[in-house]
Amino acid sequence: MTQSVGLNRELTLGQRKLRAKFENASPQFRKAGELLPGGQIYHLQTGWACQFGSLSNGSRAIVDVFLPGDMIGLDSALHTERPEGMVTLTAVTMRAIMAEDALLDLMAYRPAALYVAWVLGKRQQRADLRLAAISCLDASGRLAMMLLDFYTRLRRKELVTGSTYNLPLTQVQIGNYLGLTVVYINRVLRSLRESGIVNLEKHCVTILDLERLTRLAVTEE
Amino acid sequence: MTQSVGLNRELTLGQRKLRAKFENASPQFRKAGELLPGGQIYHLQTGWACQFGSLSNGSRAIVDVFLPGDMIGLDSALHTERPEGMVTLTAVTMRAIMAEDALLDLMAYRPAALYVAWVLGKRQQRADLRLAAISCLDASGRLAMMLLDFYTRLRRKELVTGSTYNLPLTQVQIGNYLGLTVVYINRVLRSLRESGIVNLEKHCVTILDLERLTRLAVTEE
DNA sequence: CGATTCCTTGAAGGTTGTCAACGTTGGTGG
DNA sequence: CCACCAACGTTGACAACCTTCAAGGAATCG
Repeated sequence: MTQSVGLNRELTLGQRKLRAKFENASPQFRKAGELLPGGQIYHLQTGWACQFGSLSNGSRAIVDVFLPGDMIGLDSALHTERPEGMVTLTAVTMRAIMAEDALLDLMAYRPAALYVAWVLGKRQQRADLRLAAISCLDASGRLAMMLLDFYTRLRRKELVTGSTYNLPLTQVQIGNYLGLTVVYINRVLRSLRESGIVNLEKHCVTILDLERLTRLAVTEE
Repeated sequence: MTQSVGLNRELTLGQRKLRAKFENASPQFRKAGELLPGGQIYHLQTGWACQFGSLSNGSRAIVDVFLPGDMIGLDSALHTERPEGMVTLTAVTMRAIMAEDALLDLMAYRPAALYVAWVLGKRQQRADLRLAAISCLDASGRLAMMLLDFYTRLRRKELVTGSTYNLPLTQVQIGNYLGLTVVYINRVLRSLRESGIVNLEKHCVTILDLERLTRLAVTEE
């Protein structure tokens, strides 16, 4: 079940097409904590953002985290009903295009349509993995998985080379992301630090023992 | 931000196109608990199925549940890497088409491409909602949310009219779906029954107090 | 009717949440 | 420069939620 070369070629063509649409938009700057208006597709160029799902209750969870280079808002474009919000986590620079216009144009070109579906599927994969993790793993496992996820994604984008990277989330936000409370996040972080597995302070993650961290993310023993 | 009529028209056109592709496939029958081969797109016509995400650990969680009428496997079509599996929960009848061939054909037709994106987004919405629920709600809240979700989806498909429906999941499977253990699922079910909110026995759900159930699903008080 | 799977219940213990307080940091204005 | 303020981080004690272990009952199927 290997991906055909023809498909891969079309995907890169589609990616190029989508990127080209963003070239025409002027870059925007936003401060940390700003809510991004719906109905638009964003290309995040610098900084982090997230999507949160809110219960009718009012309490909200962080449902996904976006890194520099990510495309955001493709999925909300066709579903105007639920007003799930996107928020910047840091100061960001990004470009925006109108979702519906862009989609109508993109979807007329098969490589772009395939690429859009690919991006949607990618986000779905992250959601599935996190659902499985939250269901199966305890606090330290989830934390390990999150730290590893960001680490590998940043490396793939070549934004990190060493074993240390910058994590702009506050501990409250980490809690909202993992379904845990701040207090407990803090305790687990301390235990991870004291075990010499990973260190997080001043928004700076240092992986001390990659092997043990990986083992944690997959349910310790 | 209302959805334009033109878009809606295209979506129904796309849906028709996709349905048409399935008409040419002969119906298949499978027993409960069978694993569905990847690389294909399925149209579930009768019975329930699910998708599970497995950790390298071996433990697996149920990540999404599919009801009669649902399209399955669209997202895994473009991502051959992670072999996440789909499994039937009951005996089913369904039609299958080859994922890659079908996608290459569908994506060349804009309405179909839009519809595919819409289906992908719909599944993503469910995942987001469940992530938020698992993060924010306790056991009874999650259970209430699940029971309500199936209830409303079945009603929308007009597979249920009264306040009672058939739930084929075993309690073990409900646990895997909600990230809880069987034992506790059982206790919470008993408490819900004794409170006169909802009754589940012999795979038959009876909603006794819809209002309180809804309030639970949204964090009690 | 045996055998398997599923459901059900009790008791004990661990993981996580809640409450409350204090330390730390960074920014703002006097 | 210092004082203040607000947001974030840190820690302890205790309670609640949920899991684990263990066992027995009910249902389904050969």
